[in-house]
Amino acid sequence: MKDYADKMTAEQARRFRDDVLDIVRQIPRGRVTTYGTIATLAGWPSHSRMVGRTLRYTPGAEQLPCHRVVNKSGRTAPGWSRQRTLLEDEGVRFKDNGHVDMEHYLWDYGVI
DNA sequence: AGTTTGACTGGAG
DNA sequence: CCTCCAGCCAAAC
Repeated sequence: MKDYADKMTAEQARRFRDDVLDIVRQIPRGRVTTYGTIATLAGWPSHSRMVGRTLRYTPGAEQLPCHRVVNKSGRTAPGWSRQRTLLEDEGVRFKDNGHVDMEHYLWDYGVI
C-alpha cells in the first residue's frame, strides 16, 4: 500500500552487497558495529534491514566476522545464541540486560 | 498485484 | 530498562 520511488537497481544491489561484506571484514577483533552504520557507509542509510538480510543469506558470510555486527542497542541476532559466545571469546563484555556494552566496544570506523 | 516478513531504527509511554 | 508502534524496503508468499 505504498510505492517506493527509489528502489535499488540490480547493479546497485550487487555493489551494496559487496560493500557490506568489505565493511564487515574491517571490524577489528574485540569490537562491534551496527547494521545502520554499515548501511550508511555503504551509501544507503535507510537500508539497515538489508544489511541484516545480506549477512543472514549471503553464502560465504560465515567466513566473515559477522558476529561483530549487532543492532544499535547492542542486541545480538535473534536465534543465534553462539554470537554472544564468539564475542565474549574476543573480550567483548555484555551488560546485565544481555546487550553488548556499546559504550566500550562500539567501533564507528572513525566516522558518523 | 496485494500482503506479510524480517540478523533494523527512532520515538513514545 | 522494557514494550509497542510507525516507518523502513527487498523478498518471499
